Amino acid sequence: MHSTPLGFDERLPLYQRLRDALLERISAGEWLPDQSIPTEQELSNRYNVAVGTVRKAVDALVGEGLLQRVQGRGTYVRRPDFGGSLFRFFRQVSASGEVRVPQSQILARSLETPPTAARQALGLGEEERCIRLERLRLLDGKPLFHEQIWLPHTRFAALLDVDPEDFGNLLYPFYEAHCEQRIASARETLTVETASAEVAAALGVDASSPVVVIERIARGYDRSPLEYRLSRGGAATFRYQVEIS
Amino acid sequence: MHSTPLGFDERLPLYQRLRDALLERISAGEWLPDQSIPTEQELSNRYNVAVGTVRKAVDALVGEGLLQRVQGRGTYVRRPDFGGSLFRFFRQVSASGEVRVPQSQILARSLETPPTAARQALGLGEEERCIRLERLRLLDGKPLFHEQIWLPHTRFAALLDVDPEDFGNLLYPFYEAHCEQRIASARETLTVETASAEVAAALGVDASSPVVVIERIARGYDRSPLEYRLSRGGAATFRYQVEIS
DNA sequence: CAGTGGTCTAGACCACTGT
DNA sequence: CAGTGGTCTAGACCACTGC
Repeated sequence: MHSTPLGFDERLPLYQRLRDALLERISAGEWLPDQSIPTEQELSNRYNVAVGTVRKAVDALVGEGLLQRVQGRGTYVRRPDFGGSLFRFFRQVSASGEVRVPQSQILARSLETPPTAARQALGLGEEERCIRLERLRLLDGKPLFHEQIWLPHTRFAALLDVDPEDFGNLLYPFYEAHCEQRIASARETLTVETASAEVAAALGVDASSPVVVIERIARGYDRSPLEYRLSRGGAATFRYQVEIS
Repeated sequence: MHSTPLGFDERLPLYQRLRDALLERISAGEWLPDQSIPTEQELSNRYNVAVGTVRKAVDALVGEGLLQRVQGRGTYVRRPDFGGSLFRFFRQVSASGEVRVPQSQILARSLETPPTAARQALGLGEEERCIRLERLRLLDGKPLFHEQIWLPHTRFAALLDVDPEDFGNLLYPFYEAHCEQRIASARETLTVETASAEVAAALGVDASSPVVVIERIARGYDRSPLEYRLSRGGAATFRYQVEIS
């Protein structure tokens, strides 16, 4: 039975180094989303640490939302759900309160030089090009928000071969299926502006009425930026809540 | 040496019941903010559980932000800082990035029947009255946001005896000093509206320009609502960021 | 130096899942 | 039933704090 040494910084506690080692293997795609990782017992043997230490390392990753324990079955790589996303807070006026995925309508797709904000967010060079998507998201036929999306051409070239009609309502499973790019986390930034004529028309609101802008930078498991997205929706339907302490 | 029994629900794990017991003592004011709680050893003896179990209970409360460990010194009741509050995201255009507390200016104070939203948020009866404060918060003399605050008269009567000039920039230490009411947590809800004439004048923005409204319900350690607050600031200076995964 | 929390181990028993 | 994670215990040693 081999025992894999935990390299990294010797000064860090064991469970931290183990956590890093596990994260490494998730990032590398060795364990894919929805798959189970080895038993605590196995990991304990493999890395030659006590089960309690394995538990603490796994606890850390569970806390970070990367793993998920299931009593009696095992520990799984969690497929990130973006339920906490700011998008969720556009009031989808359904009285029932159930979560409904809005429909998508691709308005445009092109290969072009990205604007500076997108280029910097994605960490691209001056010369690199992006696939740009423009889409409208609707609920019950009514426009909810308007999106512009930039993706590095190098990673997402395969998207150019797909008929825009065939893009699903959810893009991330789509990226995974066609481009083997898996989104693990994101940062969203909320601001407010007044609607431009174009956006007002797309959303069906008055020109120069307030609009909520959500800028999203989505990253892979190795934290490299994969997608830059700008979404705009009518401010009247937006309501966001936080707990603080 | 006595051992205090952990009542509560027998079905819950020990560390959960211990966590509840500790929370009880914090809520009751037995251990005040910035004070240290007993040693893990002491708690282990007192409640007749292993130190590891005490650690897990304390870990839970640390995770909830109620306790704070200090290596080599002890574990302390944390004074909640509202650094995560939405207020923080009104861009205080200081290039340096340091946190600056805006100045406060009390515009009005009165004893009155609260509006329905405030009454319901505070869980008051139809007949109960509130102390209402209106204040302006400024940075470098420029208005940042406008606030209306409702406090149950029964708990905060002492505030009526204080000269409005003597209200500090921070209200919560003030509540604690004069009314023995300690704020432990809060819920904030963000919406966007267009400025009324009054608000526009107070903030120095154009009438009907977009305004961010933050509604806050602040609670004590026993989670009973203590304060209802409505704050409004110009949307142009607002920028909020979240991490999701 | 004594006392605190931080790390790590080892092992017992329980509760739940799937077969 | 065997196998998984969940709880709980007991004790060793370390790192940091304050006197």
